[in-house]
Amino acid sequence: MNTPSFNIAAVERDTGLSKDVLRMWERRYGFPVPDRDANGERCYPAEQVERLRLIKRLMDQGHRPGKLIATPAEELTALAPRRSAPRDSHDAATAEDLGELLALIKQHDAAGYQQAMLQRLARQGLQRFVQDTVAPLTRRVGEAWEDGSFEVFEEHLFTELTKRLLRQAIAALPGGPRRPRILLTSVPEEQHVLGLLMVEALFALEGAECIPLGTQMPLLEIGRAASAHRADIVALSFSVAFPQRQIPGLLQQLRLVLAPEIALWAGGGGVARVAKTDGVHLLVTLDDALRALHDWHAAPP
Amino acid sequence: MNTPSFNIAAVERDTGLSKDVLRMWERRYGFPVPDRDANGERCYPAEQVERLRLIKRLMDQGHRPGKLIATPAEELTALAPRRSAPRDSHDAATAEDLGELLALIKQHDAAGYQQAMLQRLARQGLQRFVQDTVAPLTRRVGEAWEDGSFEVFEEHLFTELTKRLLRQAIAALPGGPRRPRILLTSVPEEQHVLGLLMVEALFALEGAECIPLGTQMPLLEIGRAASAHRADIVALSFSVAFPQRQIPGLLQQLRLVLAPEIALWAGGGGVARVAKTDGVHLLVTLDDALRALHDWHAAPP
DNA sequence: CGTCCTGGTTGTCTAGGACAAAACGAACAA
DNA sequence: TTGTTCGTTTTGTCCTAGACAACCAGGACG
Repeated sequence: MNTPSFNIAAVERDTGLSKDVLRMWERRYGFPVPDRDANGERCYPAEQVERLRLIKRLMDQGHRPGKLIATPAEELTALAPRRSAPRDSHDAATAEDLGELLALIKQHDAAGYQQAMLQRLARQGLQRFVQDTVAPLTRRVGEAWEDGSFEVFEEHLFTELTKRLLRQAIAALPGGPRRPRILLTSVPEEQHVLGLLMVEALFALEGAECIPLGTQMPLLEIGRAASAHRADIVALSFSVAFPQRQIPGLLQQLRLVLAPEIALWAGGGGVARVAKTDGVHLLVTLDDALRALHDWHAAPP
Repeated sequence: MNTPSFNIAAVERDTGLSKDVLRMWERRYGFPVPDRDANGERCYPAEQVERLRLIKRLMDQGHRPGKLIATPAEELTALAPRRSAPRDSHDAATAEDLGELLALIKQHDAAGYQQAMLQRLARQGLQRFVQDTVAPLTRRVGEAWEDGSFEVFEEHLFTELTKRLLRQAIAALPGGPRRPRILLTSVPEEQHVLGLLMVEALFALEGAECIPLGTQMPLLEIGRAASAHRADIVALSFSVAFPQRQIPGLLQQLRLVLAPEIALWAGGGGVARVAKTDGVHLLVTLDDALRALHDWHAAPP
């Protein structure tokens, strides 16, 4: 395999670093320094792309680009993330269980993983399965990805298989008209769907009517969809990976677009550090979400 | 609701037009002309965003931006797409059936749609269900979206519900080790998953081992995943909406990244007009895909 | 120990110029 | 009539380089 070279658009695709950022780093830090083709356009060799991917991963963990770029390659790969230890024996016990599930993914044993998960689902019931298995497992996979022990494609495989399990479980729940009507979706650029599926499962168990619209709805469309579906609540999910800086603005804008009688709930790891906003409920954990739904049932508007 | 205004990043998110394009149109055609905030940055009023969305929709149908922008608003909304009529009586008959399904989505009747689809699945069996119901229905929804009779959120609802049905059906198929091992995914920026699910269903029925990795895998990751899973074939899906110009380059690059003994199949509406590329099988229709799999079974490498 | 400030860091925006690839349309040939 | 070739126009993406606001870290201070 000849070492292929990537133009700036390809690097943006593969690393998630915008063209603007790539050019700015080159100007400021002197890395990356791509070759130029006959037309004067940037051609990034594969090893620079590789280094950029590594840097991006470390940035998502909280490191700062200036330092990372100044760090020699060997040190970079050694930069292990500080991982919080399990807090109590219960966590430790489940951590071991989860480790087995992670190992199955790591071995690319799709069938084995599915079977193990189905067993857990049968044993725990859907609510505990979501809260005690899927949620911590997702967190563990995120951590594993961050510290490099999971490849991107392994994370994708996990996500895909887990999505299927949750959807199957949700499909098995009884239907019929129920309250409140909750529209579940995410904003453009936010494509993580596991969080949405987890709350959907919990909400559906609690008697809510969930309208799953998938991910990445333009804000104006969310407004229209909420009216068309006569939703009582619009629930958005933000993953930890979502650029935090954008969230308050998005929520405010959506609040303006949305009819005032429709509640706006925002959840997921991404909102943990977001300041309270008027007219928006922030639900950091699944427990918060359940509590909010109970409150709604106790006192519907 | 005060008319909110959008910065250029928000408009890019909501319309799918890149910042570069938005600025270029302003320079060249004098539209859109956003206000400026205190900092000199563009603030697009909602009605301009609305018009841009309309223009984008018409562009995706093949119209050219220069003409569209010069056209007054009333004419724009009247621009109905030329739709090809059903070709024969069989098509006409199923067209009527499909119309009922579309109507259910249009009424936002998720439960009704799911039930109707499950009935069809039971009656037709999975293969015919995919080929005679899901595939044409997907095309019809795409057309409806293009000519404006479907909102974005209605298309999302359709996609979400149909995804669930297909995944359920696939999950019900027997497991076990099978050949060939086919890795199913799509390149970054390509997030349409229905095509992948359709071929997954067909391939699984034919005894292939499908490894679904979801959408949007970076090219380098696809290469690694293929090795890790010892895949015989990597199958990519390109929707009609995917920028055609990028496809040949992507396929060539992926071909370089991929070990030569691994076959590369590219399918979906997006490859219909793509020129043949060395080392890549182009599968425009689901029939093409099935035929390719039969050929593989007849003469495995 | 917490809080405020301050300066360095970082991403995103702005402007206009350049160019290649695609689409169009006209002229021509079969 | 249909198909092909060849300019011309259209259109998107890339380029440079400058500006600035938001964010973060770390020190000074209460």
